Amino acid sequence: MSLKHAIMVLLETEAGSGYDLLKRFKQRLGFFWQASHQQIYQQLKVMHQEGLINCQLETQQGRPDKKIYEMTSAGHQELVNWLNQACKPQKINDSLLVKLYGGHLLDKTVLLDEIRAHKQQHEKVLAIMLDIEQQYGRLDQGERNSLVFPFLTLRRGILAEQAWLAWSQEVEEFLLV
Amino acid sequence: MSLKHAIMVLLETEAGSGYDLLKRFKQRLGFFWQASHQQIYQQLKVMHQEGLINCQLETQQGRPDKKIYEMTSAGHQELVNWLNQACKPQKINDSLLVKLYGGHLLDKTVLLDEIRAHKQQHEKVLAIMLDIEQQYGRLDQGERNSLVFPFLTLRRGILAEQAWLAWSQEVEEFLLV
DNA sequence: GTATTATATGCAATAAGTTGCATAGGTATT
DNA sequence: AATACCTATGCAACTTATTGCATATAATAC
Repeated sequence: MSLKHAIMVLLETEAGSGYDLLKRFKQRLGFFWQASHQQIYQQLKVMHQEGLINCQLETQQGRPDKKIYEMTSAGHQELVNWLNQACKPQKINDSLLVKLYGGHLLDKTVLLDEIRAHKQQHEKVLAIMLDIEQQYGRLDQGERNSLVFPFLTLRRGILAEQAWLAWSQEVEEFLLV
Repeated sequence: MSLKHAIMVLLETEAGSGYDLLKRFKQRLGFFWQASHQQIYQQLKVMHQEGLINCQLETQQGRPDKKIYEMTSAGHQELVNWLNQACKPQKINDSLLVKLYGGHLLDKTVLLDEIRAHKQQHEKVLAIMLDIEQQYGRLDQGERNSLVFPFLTLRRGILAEQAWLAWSQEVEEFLLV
């Protein structure tokens, strides 16, 4: 299981609460790792029991109290071990392609709508990514250096979105003939 | 859940056993839908109970008996309903990118090895796909027409693999500097 | 001869993920 | 004044997927 390790990658640089992690997931790993709040809170509980992370209660006024989690050395060790192991190939389960595979059972216009919605979604995400890439370009050398790895993952996102768009285009053209 | 629907897409054109379906998954949907034999057998059992498919026992000599499943009209209806509904966005959980995000915690050579293995894997898959594309090109018009939808999914595979390769190249070059 | 792959199905236990519900004050918008 | 979103956490039930085991014959490769 790697949700555990994804959490640790995010906790490693800075301690935080479940809610913080939820936001970090959305902002930083959201393009290639998705986790719901229930999943995160459950995992944090388990990881705490396993001694991978520590927990301190932070009481707040006017807001709900926080549980701030931070890595333990055991957690750090486990993370480094995981990072050093080859990761197994990504599991892909893409229902759009299953649907398209059975496209002969469907009205062409329905398919076309679906493909167009799909294309729009990817255009939107690509625009966001390109914007982040621009921001990265405007940083000074030192900042860029500290963000190279996140930047490389962003590049993956951009190339992946562009590939989706190119394909959507092909399919759309085919469906219009 | 869509394993159910993926199975129905494969059963719709031709009845078959769990074992047949396992092979069809590997050959036809394997690039974008992965399912283990346990998953398939369990689902078939459930789908049979739900009346989406019928089952006939085929006794064999020298080989284990088969259970041949075929779509019922209820199953067909359910499949068409599903196909007509917009599918929810694909969930991506890619541990390689999580690892790369935390790349500062790792030795560069370890990362480089991982990226190279990743690249090789995608080169291999791309070669297979390009080969299938060639075969498709050599078919006559009628056959090509009956396979356009599978062909479009193959195109997706090809573009996706090429995107992975372009990215791997970028990352490799970066790691070598 | 031996080892592997292919054929064919399945159970049981565990792990992981989803869905729905629940709480509760603060801030911002209309 | 009402609505919606943000902060912050969690339980419980359910569904889905994984891992490990189990069986048994035939064909093919080395």
